[in-house]
Amino acid sequence: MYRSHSCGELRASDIKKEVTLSGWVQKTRDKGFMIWVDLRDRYGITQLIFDEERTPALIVEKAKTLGREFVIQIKGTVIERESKNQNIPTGEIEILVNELTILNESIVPPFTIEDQTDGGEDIRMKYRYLDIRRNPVKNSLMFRHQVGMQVRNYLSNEGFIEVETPYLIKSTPEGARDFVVPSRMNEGQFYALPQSPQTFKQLLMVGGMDKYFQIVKCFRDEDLRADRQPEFTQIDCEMAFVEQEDILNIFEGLTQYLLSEIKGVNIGDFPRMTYDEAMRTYGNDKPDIRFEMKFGELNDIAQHKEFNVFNTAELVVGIAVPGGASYTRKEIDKLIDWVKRPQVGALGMVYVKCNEDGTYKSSVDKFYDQDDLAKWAKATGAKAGDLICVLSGQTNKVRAQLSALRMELAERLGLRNPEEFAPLWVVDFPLLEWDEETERYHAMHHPFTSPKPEDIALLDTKPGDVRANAYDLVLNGNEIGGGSIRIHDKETQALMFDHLGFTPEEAKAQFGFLMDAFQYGAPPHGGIAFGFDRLVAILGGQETIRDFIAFPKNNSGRDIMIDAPSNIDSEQLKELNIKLDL
RNA sequence: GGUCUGGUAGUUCAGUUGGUUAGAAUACCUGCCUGUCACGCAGGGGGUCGCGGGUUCGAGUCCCGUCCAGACCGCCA
Repeated sequence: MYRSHSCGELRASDIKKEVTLSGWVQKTRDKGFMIWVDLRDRYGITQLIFDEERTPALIVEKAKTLGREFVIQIKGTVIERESKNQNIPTGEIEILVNELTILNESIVPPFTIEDQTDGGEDIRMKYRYLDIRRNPVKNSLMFRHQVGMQVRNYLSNEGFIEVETPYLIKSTPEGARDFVVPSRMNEGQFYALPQSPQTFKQLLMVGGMDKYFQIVKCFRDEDLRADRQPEFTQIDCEMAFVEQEDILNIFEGLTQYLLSEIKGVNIGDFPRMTYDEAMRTYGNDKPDIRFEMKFGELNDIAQHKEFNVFNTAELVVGIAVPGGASYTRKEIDKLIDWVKRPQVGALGMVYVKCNEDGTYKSSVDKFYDQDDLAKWAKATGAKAGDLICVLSGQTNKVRAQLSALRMELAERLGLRNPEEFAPLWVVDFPLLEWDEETERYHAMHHPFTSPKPEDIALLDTKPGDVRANAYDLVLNGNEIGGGSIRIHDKETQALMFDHLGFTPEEAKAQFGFLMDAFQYGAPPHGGIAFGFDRLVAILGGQETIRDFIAFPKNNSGRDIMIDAPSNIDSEQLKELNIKLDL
């Protein structure tokens, strides 16, 4: 038996018990006359004591050789500490050791295994197995487990069945780049790893599974971000015989349940906002509504003077920065530089200081009088003491730029409190999106999303105006879930493929199996998928999902611990009939 | 594909206008220490300043290239 108790378990009530513990040496404190060793495992830390007077001399000698991260097993007696430590749960007791076995030695670890480690990001990723020994990472992984358990609880209670779908599937040109896997048995052919189990869950609906979910890995060969990994986990759900309203209700319930069970936060009905409203009010389809700073469009009140920058702009729009009137000229100049960075891309910024005495001071006083500026203040909701920041230009670009500024300023002003949760539904997404590069429309969500029936007529005349039965769940400025009511008849699906520029032959080759299935009594259905990593990170109050993934990839999609991806030997390539052209 | 930031001891970082032997903290090693728990005290070892080239009497420092890491833009149906 390696252990009778864990290292986080023993209390004063266990005094005098004979125990066996195993774990890692966190730290030794050698005072000469006695040696203390902090023994650590997943459950906590228990202090061991080796004492010149009470411990056999051989054991004391052995204890002197212990180093950090040695794995040891001890037998001993639980005794009361002479000086207690109120900071840890086991702080009232210690173990007087009478047997010590070194199960495995450790070389000196490259960083300290402590909550506040001295190791930086990349060294911790290289030795991730050591990083996982640290409380912050260990707790994040345990937290992820808890969230997963609660998701399964909720959905299972609601009658959902978890069904696994295949990972080796078929590549399609729509959407993100696929990761592909060569098939040895089918010369020259490739599987693709799923970007999502989309078509399979729809086929499960045709199969009568009614309510499906899966916590499932998905793969997209696109560039990474702090909140984006090439392989990531979704809570993937689909339901038959439902309307949009049914889905919103069930998954609003799931989110409320998680917030309540995990965070102890009770939130009522989630606000709903159309895509149009979100874009107009926040410049963004995933608004962070923990704070105001809503967009005020100024075209009507700013385009009648001699200021050509505004007069020629498609959109003039501003936000009020709380307390911003006190910014110095230098600070405002830095803000202007910030919006002019290539990542934001604004050409300039107009500002108005709303002075405490009710007057306005702007960078465009030459063109606008106090009455004009008062109207701007009203439109942006600026109060005395605020700063109005105004950008202008092409609508989509300006919205993105001002949205970036809004988020940056909110961050600086401390308005993005990670312990506050403000979810909302964004609904009525456009069905199609114009792609400049390929000069054609592509599906904003995916090609299986159903158009709103009343908008179908617009497909031929104004495709960009057709709204979809599509919705996103947004939490604190992050898209954590998205879904739609799907198309469930062959004709509409064929119509969609046609509008997406597929020939009937291409549609048949790529999605024939789905169109075929639709001919056999496909029920009306729809679903949603949550980004599980992202959801866990946000509930855990973090921006980056890496801490919640046991073995994440780095910025370049590499696993620097196992050094992947890597070359494969020529025999493997030959077997797969693959020639590299490098 | 692009923009920005960084790369100096095991680790995290400092390093002035280009100027003597590149520092601190921590980790590590040795010794001491009768209740430690971020123990303390004394001592010690530890550097291809990412790599390559250039400017210069002289480069950690300036210039060019390159590699790596991170954040972001593009991309992510």
